[in-house]
Amino acid sequence: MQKAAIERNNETIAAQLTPVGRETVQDRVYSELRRALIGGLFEPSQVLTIRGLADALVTSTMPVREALGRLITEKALEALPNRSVRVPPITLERIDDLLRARSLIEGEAIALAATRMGPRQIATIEAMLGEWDEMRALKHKKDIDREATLNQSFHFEIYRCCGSAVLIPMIESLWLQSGPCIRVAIYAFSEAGEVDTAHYHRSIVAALAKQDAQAAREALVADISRPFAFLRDKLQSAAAKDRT
Amino acid sequence: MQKAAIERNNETIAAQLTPVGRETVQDRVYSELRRALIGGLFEPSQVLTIRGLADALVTSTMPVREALGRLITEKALEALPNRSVRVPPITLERIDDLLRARSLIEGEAIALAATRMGPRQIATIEAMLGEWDEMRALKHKKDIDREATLNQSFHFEIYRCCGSAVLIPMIESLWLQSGPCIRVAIYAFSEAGEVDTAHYHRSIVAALAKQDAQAAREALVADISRPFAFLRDKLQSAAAKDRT
DNA sequence: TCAAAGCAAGTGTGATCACAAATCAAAAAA
DNA sequence: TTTTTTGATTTGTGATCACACTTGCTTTGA
Repeated sequence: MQKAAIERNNETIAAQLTPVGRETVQDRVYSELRRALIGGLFEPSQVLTIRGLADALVTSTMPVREALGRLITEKALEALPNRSVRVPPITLERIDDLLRARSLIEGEAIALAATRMGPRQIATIEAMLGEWDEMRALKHKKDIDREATLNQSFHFEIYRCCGSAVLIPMIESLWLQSGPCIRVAIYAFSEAGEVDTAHYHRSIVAALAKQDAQAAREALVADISRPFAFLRDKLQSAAAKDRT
Repeated sequence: MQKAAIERNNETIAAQLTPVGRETVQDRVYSELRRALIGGLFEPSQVLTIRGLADALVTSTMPVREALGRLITEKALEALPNRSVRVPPITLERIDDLLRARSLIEGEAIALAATRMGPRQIATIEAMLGEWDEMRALKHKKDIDREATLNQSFHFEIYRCCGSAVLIPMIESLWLQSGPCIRVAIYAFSEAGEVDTAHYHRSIVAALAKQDAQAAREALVADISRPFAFLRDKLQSAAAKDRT
């Protein structure tokens, strides 16, 4: 009966090894497409083909078609009656609709998080704030991708603290849907002399540190409203010019 | 140049024919599984196999696996590390989580709908109320499925009026997730001498008729809270008995 | 010159097969 | 009797093929 010894030995080994995971090809394709979508690598109204993506990702069509199907059900992509799939086009109604939903749900999530975040979590997002400043000090132009990634990490680090396994996937779905839209705005921001984006994040952190749920919610809504409002104006003026 | 004549002839034909549609097998499988899930035909923690479902639905595995993938991404099903898929088990946290999310989002949807529903729409849901009474007067026992369906139609008829293409899919996802849970409660209700379910719906209709968004929201929350609260008590007492 | 028909390339969908991993049951060892 | 091992069956995953539909272009006819 050396079962205990064997068990102990296995545990020792397990402690040294890092899990290799068993991610399927489909999962990798799905993650990659998600990343591309949130990052705004695809343009609104762009049509995607299964074989095209399969070639680009160097796999067969099978994992791609399943990943596309999943993205369609969460409204990150759109199935046309022709059976082809495209990233949803931007419309004024859709912008307002997305902003309202995001304010509602992400606002609730941050309000919940405000009462649950400990000093440990606050420190984490404060560190991200510092990283942000650091990056902007260097003034790299092409760090727009990195900036977007950092922004995403900042928000989801907070949302993860809300303790709701139901809300978080919904928020992810909303980011997926608004990704292609807001990327347009982000680019425009970057060109038009960036307003102090970090300012909004700072007030979010301040509210969370005080455990002030209402203030956190308002600061968050102000933060996410900005690119949507910008995009809205841009679309409206474009429509006005179109009419002339 | 008899183009106009031909055109007119085609229109005449078109008026007589009903569109045949071009629904794929995958779509049918998906709809069928959705129906089963919302209707509570699957039990929580039940494991589903691709080939098993394919046999039951009399198709090949291909449409089933894609439908399952879609249901997993909207959290209606759960992918185990073993790669097998099951309907998510019920836990106390999950019940509270689902109720909170549903109150938040469906509450917002009905508040929006309250300002947008015309007399036409009000009449529609009032008619459903009547249908409900009629059904209960007959006192059929096995009409529990029909009752659930009617309940679903009632709610979504309202939600459709909220004018948000983003909120509605989220609500559908939430119903999908809570379907297997609340079915347990519904059955128990039906046995334990049904409380006046219709009463809650009547107060919803009354609030909507007055365009009172806040009252509508509160009435709705009261309505959907009921089965969740019931299920919560049941689970807690079961856990208490388990401890002894 | 222009519109309709016809053809060819491309695309999504479903079926089937091969393979690896998981599961379960019976047999062997302790 | 209990535990381990072994082997057979089941299951998910990915690849490939066949088919039907769409799309875009060319050709034909008025």
